[in-house]
Order: sequence, then structure tokens, then C-alpha cells
Amino acid sequence: MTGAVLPQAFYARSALEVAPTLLGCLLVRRLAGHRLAGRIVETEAYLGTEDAASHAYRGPTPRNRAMFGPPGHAYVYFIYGNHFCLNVVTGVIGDGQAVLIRAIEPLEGIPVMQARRRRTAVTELTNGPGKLCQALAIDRRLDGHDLTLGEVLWLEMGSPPTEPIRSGPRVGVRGDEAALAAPWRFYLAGNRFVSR
DNA sequence: GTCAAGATTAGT
DNA sequence: CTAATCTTGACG
Repeated sequence: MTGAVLPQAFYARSALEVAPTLLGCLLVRRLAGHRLAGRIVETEAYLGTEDAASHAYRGPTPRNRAMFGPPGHAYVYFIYGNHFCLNVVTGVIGDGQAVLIRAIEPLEGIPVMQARRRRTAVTELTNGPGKLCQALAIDRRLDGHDLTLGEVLWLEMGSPPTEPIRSGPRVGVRGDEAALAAPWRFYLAGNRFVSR
């Protein structure tokens, strides 16, 4: 059903299954009475303690504790002194798996997003993990938030994407050779809101 | 306490 | 290509 809030069962699978399945789903933010929403066009899967590129690689810490919690919750972290990134936790408690939302196609509340990002052109509004968090006012306060409640921040079922799904190596990661080579980035081919 | 690195972005 | 910017986590 299009528009239905994604239930916990959706997230309770491997990040490698969830990441491509999220493409075409809606990311929705309720902010001061506005509904801000966009279609997910790019994701990356991060596994647990066996994935050298994952924040979960060295086990639980105060920062990544949400990753080891229940699926369907948000993991939001701060990076490079300026930016927040949004993940959805997948698998089962203790796995440390998550999917990074890297880009969305803005659909609803675009003027509000533009105001938050100093009138950025629509194509540059949410085509990156840090950019979409700024546009949707996602920060540390939403770390650990339950995305299945349908309040404040959640995901909804969308129409199946018309664009083909592509995959490739993850962007900007460090780690061993296996982590660098793993094709765990998923995106909609030809969509202009995919990051660059 | 100290320090290096970071799942990025904007600007030259 | 490089600077910005500051939190985190490892080490001691």
C-alpha cells in the first residue's frame, strides 16, 4: 500500500536486502506543521562487526549504540564538524547493521527545504547525506528515534521505481580491501537527485 | 589529557 | 584539489 508507514518487519532483514528495497520509498519529516517528503534514490548498506567500513566494526560505543538497538530506529551521527547523516537500523538487536540514506528526490515542502538550505537549487537540495539532513532538519536529537511510529520522522511505502536499480562501491569509505570493493551502494539509474 | 581521522560539502 | 570544523574513540 502506497503511503503506509514502513513497519518494523520491513527493517528486520539484512541491510543488503533493505538497502535496494528502500529505493522508491518516501522519507517523511513533520516539521512545525509542514510535511516535508522525498523519494529515496540512493542508499548504502553497512554491516556489523565484519564490515571494516562500518561504524559498528569495532563494536558498540556511545556514538553507534543505536545501530545495535532495534530495527526501524534511526542512527544519526555528526561528521566533519558540520554534517549529520541519517541511517535506518536493520536486522535484529545486536547486529549493528544499518542503511545510510544518501539522497532523496524532493517532493513535498520544497520551499521549506530551500529556506533551510539558503535557497539552494532544487537539484542540489537533497543530493547527499549531509544535505538531506540539513533540508529536513535532522540532527542528533533524532538519533535513536523510532521510525515506525509515523511521528516526526518516518518512512512510507512508495510506488515501485521506474528507473533500473544500479549498485557499486560505497562512497568515501575506509577499511580493508573487501570493504572498499563491496558493491553495497544502491541507486536509481539516471535519476538526477543521486549524489555526485 | 592528547591526537588523528572522519559514511561531507562548498569553494578555488 | 583543498579547507573548514569539531566530535569521537583509541591510547596511555
